[in-house]
Amino acid sequence: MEAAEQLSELEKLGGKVEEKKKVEEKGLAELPQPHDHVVLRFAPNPSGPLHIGHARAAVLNSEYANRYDGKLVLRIEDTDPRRVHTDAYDMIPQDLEWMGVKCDETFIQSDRIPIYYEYAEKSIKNGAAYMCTCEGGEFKKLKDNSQACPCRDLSVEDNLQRWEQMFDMEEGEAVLRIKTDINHKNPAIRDWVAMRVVEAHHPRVGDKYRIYPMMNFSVTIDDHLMGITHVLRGKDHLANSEKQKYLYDHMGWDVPEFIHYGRLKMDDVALSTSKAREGIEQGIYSGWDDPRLGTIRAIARRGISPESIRELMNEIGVKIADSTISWKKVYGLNRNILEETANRYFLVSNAQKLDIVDLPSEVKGIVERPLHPDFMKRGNREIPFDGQIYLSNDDLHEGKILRLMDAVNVSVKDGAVVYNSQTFEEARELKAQVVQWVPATDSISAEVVMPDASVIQGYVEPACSQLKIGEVVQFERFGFARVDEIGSEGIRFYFAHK
RNA sequence: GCUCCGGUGGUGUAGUCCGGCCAAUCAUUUCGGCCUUUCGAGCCGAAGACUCGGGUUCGAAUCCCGGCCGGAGCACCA
Repeated sequence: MEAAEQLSELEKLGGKVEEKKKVEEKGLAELPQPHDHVVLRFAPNPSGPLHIGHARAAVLNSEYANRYDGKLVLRIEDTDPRRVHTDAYDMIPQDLEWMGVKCDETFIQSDRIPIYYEYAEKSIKNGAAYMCTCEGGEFKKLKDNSQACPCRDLSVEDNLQRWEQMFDMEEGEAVLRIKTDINHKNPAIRDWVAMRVVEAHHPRVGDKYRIYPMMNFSVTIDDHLMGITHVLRGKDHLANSEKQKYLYDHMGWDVPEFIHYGRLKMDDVALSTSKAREGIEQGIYSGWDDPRLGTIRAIARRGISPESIRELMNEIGVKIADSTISWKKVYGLNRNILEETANRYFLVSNAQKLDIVDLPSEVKGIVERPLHPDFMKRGNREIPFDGQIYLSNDDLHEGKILRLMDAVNVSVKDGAVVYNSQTFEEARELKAQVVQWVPATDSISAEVVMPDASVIQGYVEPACSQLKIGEVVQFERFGFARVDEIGSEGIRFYFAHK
């Protein structure tokens, strides 16, 4: 029986149809338990500039903060002195600004060490934590067998005393542990480390401290103190979320909603921040914004718009399954934006200087061509045409007829170009290929840095002298490119995509 | 190895909780055609997916079991 028949049959018998499921709103999924005052945070560690993976966390947090009219906190997590790179403290806010991510407050964890000490002491006093002086390997052995170490049963007084002593201990001598469940089926969750001695110079707070909190400890304390209601993090933090719940429980605090998303890969770029840093130091990459890197600044330099990145992240959302972003997707989204904003110009790459043979003088003059074919109101560019031009070798095929856009038709003969006719109608009849050109005299020398860092040389039309750095243009038949640098010798562009 | 988690077109997503309106959404992509003095855009059309095998059920992308594949974690990093 068909579903419809069944339905009518059911109705005849007096049964009732089940209620419809609630209709979800399109786009980004709703947060679980959306309170009136959601507070989210973006909490990177300062290892370098932000990359595409950070963009997901940053954008999504920001989107949710906007949607619920909540708050977004930026917290820089620099509690491992050995993994701090000072350049990151400035680069992170810059990258966020570019993405349009606005943070209501900013905290740096190395400013908050005394707070963590205070809570370390509190957790000892309420029996949540204990000082452990076991050797690491020894502890692991016990832990893996669900065995408590001897330190676990020491009194609060003893632990307090050992905590005081810790300030004079050497690295590795003792740690503060949070009690969880020694029988927890996942050994990774059992009695995790909260504080440890680090004898290293902290690039930001120097040698002021010798005891630093572990990420799980400082994060929990801060998330609570800062009133974070929803924690968006990668699924690599799945076990950490579970560890942290024990501390919330010990302290009697409300546990925020944890939301874990999967890993994000970018096809082609698989470079970690540390690998990128190495490459930069070795001179393989020109810098953090080398077009081959997956950093936000590299993407920005290539003329990818922040809007398209935001759109992309919204579309990907917070699924826990991993996803691979293709550049094609990014380009597609970006093209939708650039298509309207970018003005059109001529670029001739692989240029050949030519003097059109037998050109009648009456066809010479100023050629006008719209800045944007769909927005004529923007006006025209003016291109002087006197018969001396650059054409791309890629277009010069012996025997072919070319239509120089808005100028004349020429035939390619023996490596030279000969005047053929003037009108576009004639070009059409001749099935001429329509090509862009630039004048030989006033054109500006240009180079275009491609996504693989190779460089294409060429010339752009004189009107490009009006361009400003950061502007993205479309070179007809060539693709979109961003103005990167304007020098006395010429202009450098970064290629975005077709 | 242990613990946990995933698997919808080339890619990204919706749908999975609460089985039927799903011969599966949208975007990007690719391919045709039209249009266009850009190889861009636009318009029209098309292509392309529920990991596999069992089970439950009148009915399974959706529930159950198993396999396969993939991922994460198993630090005195974050």
